[in-house]
Amino acid sequence: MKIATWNVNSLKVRLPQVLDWLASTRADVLCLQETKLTDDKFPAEALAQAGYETAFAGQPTYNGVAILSRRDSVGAPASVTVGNPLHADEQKRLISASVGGVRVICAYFPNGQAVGSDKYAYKLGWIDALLRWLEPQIAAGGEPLALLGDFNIAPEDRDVHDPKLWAGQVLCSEPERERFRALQALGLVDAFRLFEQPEKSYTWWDYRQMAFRRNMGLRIDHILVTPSLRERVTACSIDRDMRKREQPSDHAPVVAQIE
DNA sequence: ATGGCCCGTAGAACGGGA
Repeated sequence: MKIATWNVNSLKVRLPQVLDWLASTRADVLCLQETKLTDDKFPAEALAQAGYETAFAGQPTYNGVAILSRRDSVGAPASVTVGNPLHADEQKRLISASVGGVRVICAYFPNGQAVGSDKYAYKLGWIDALLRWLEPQIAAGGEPLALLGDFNIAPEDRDVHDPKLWAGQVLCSEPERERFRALQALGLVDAFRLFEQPEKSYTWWDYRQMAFRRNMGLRIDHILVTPSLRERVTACSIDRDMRKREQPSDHAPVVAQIE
């Protein structure tokens, strides 16, 4: 089973690329962030014609998440939930579903804007609530669980093109990294780091400054898995090809192969 | 030179992203 995450930065703009990507990768599960579409505008029909069932939660202009699952392999998303029951939140950043025997949690962590800002405080609080919600789910040790999405956290300096420039900045600050480690302390494992990877592997590059061509990026999109799933993960990689296209998202997909 | 780009909502610039 192939599971993936991709911040598409507007599904309206990126739908043709998403359809291309699904056709070429034949991914079984794809988690999307920043769809930026209200539910009435979600392209469920086009995706269904491409062989994918969908669960989605959107709002105007900002945020928006979705889980796509391949009908002929894993079937439709089941037991869909939106948001975190422990955290009232207007923003559509979290959707979960059971697919192919895995509890898939698709998350769009807040950006945080700048350390010390109101948005930064919201980000830390949002993650704390996520931790409180996930802890008993993981401790119960039931269905294998995968947390996929745009975490807006570069966990370590090796995930940053210029650690000195980014030191202490939002996405790299210690309180954010502490919370990433708190997720790991729950038993979640960074699938990407289970394998030998190229140095300077990133998932996001700014649209400005020719950042992609210069590989000035950050690794902020992640796939985390519980121990029982970890044993079944046979590969994990970043699909940089999508970032090379015309009119790309600023994020690249991350893909994990599960036995 | 500390900003450069892209997207949505506008129906012009601006907020937000990261």
